[in-house]
Amino acid sequence: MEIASFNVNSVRVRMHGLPVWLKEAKPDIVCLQEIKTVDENFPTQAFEDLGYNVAVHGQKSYNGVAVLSKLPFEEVNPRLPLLKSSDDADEQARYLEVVVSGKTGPVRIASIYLPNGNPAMEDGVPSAKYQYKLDWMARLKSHAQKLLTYEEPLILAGDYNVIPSADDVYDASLWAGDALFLPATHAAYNAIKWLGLTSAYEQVDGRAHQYTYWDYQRGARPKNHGIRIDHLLCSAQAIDHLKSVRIDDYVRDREKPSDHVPIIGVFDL
DNA sequence: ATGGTCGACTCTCGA
Repeated sequence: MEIASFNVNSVRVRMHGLPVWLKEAKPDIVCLQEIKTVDENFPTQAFEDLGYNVAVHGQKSYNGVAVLSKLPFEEVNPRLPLLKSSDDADEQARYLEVVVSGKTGPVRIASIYLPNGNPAMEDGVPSAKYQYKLDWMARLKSHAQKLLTYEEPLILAGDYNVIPSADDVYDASLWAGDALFLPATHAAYNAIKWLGLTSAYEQVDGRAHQYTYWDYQRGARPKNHGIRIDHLLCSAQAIDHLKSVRIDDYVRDREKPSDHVPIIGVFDL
């Protein structure tokens, strides 16, 4: 089973390049982020014509996640649970979890669009946006902890808006105060991983440093000023069946590209 | 020479 994560930065603008890549790469599951549309305007039919089942959790203008799957969905669960019922309802569409049946049983996969959080500071204190990011990461940790008790293959795939280490950015010194690279961001990310999740890309030995995102501005792509922020976090039952992982960065040089590129994990599941 | 991005939607924000 090949499982991909791809932040498309508006699904409707990507409807020339995205189907081309799907036909080339033929992933079984694709977790999309930043679809930037409500469910009713998602191009469901176009993906069904390519052989995919479609699950969408959309939002007007911003955010929005979806999952395309060649296998039928056994479960579709939008939204990350709130930590306390007293918390305000979360209107931001950033989480969509599905279950499909693999060769040896259920495989649980989530499409995640973790908040960016910039600007991190405002008037010398953490901004509301950065606090929302940290709170959201706490919610993700709590939910992941619950999902791990199922002892199933679990892949939390998405745009984490986290640069895990200085090796994952072209110049770490320029990112020191950024919400994607702050110590509190790393702490929250590591707390999720330490529950028992392994990043598929980091599991593979001998990999070259590769990025998954290049800004549209300042010639970032030709200068290779990228960052690695799209990740596949895997339970033991998933990582034990990981065969390979790759980043299809060539799509960044095509017409009308997203600023992100797909990351794909190949699992014997 | 001194600007150089994109997308959704409104005339500005978010990334």
